[in-house]
Amino acid sequence: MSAPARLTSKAERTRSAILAAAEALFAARGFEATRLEDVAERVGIRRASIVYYFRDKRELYQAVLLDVFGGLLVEVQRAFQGSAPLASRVETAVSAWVEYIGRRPSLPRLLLREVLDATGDAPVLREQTAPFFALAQRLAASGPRPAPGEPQLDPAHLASAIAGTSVFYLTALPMLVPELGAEPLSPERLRAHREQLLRVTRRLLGAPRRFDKS
Amino acid sequence: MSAPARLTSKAERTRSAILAAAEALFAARGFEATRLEDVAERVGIRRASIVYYFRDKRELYQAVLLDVFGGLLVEVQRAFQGSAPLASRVETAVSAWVEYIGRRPSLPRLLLREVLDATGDAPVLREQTAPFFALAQRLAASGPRPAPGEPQLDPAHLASAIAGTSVFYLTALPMLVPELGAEPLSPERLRAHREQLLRVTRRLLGAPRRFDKS
DNA sequence: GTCTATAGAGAGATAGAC
DNA sequence: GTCTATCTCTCTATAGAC
Repeated sequence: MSAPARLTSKAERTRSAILAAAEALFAARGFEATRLEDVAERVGIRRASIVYYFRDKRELYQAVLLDVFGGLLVEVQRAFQGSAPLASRVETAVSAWVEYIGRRPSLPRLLLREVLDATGDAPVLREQTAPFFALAQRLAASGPRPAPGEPQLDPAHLASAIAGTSVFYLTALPMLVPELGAEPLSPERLRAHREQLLRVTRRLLGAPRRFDKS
Repeated sequence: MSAPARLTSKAERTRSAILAAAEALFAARGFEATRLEDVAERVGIRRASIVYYFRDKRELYQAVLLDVFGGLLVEVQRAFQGSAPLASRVETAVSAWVEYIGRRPSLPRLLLREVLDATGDAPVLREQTAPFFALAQRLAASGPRPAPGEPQLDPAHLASAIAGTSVFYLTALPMLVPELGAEPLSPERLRAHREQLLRVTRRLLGAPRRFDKS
């Protein structure tokens, strides 16, 4: 009898380990400053072995992006499904965003780095974020006014405010204000961030309307 | 008679030109990916000549940061002076922020890059941004509530929301949504951004109170 | 002040053994 | 699949002439 079949072969596990190590290092240091040597060391293999799984550094980087942002897109879109009022589905989607970051803490840094470094076209990122912007357009068009007579935000600023608040808080604050504690992703802190981000969202969209639900 | 005295010597002009070229390239590509060769080429000199003005690449980078962020700090603090109500001084300061970026468009990118790349301590950035955070604490403590009973945002999120909205919009949107036009810093666009950012600020702080002014 | 020339250190990619 | 060995290129920093 052969040994019990593994759900993941050794090769698959090595590949995953390389992806995970690369994700952490690309997020921490950026594409240029990340050394394949260091990725290999984290995995416990030699640099040349990475080539067996990924043709070159660029391909490894693209695979990391696809993995991280693909997962985000799936989860946030799922959270947005349903027949609840628009405003409450937005809140569910914002919560899903924060929870996903709890599981993939490299996301905010990878997002900002990719945005900064993308030269010309960044196919992965653009594909994966276009749906969010489309959503912002719906919201800006159909959302409630925060106060009578006050003009609504334009879609680009609405989307920038929600995403920008979150990524800036998670990325910049630990560095700019170390008194807050350098570890910004404890479960309590994450929960607090979700609450604050929901408040920001509500104030920018206007108070949630209950008229068609409760 | 000697030639008319110049306000700026040739050396000073060369130094400024190096700083300006380095600022643009560090913002566009980041510290690691910027080649001193390219900086020199923009100035019209040879790479080795940079060393006459700046000991090494790191020192040049620090000089750029000090120049850009030092100027910002001065202007925003000046805008915040005066005896007007807190909320309206905040709006003046936000306007000064946007106008400064109009003159130094590399600022949002440099800020995000420095935040991402800073290892351990980033003295320049922390010094220059601490006053902004202190301001956010005053606002969160003393500002009006957006609605009766609704809890205020915490200072870290308030600051992240204002700064994050602005830098994310200016940096990410041109890349994520090219339909908006890849040139995000025309005067009209900048004016629009200032208005949108002021709306965000007002909604997060609560409607501006007029009771002690008009 | 600015240049040419070169030293020296990495780092990515490749060839081929096991 | 993973390794060792090596090739090659790029970039910073330095030395020293003009």
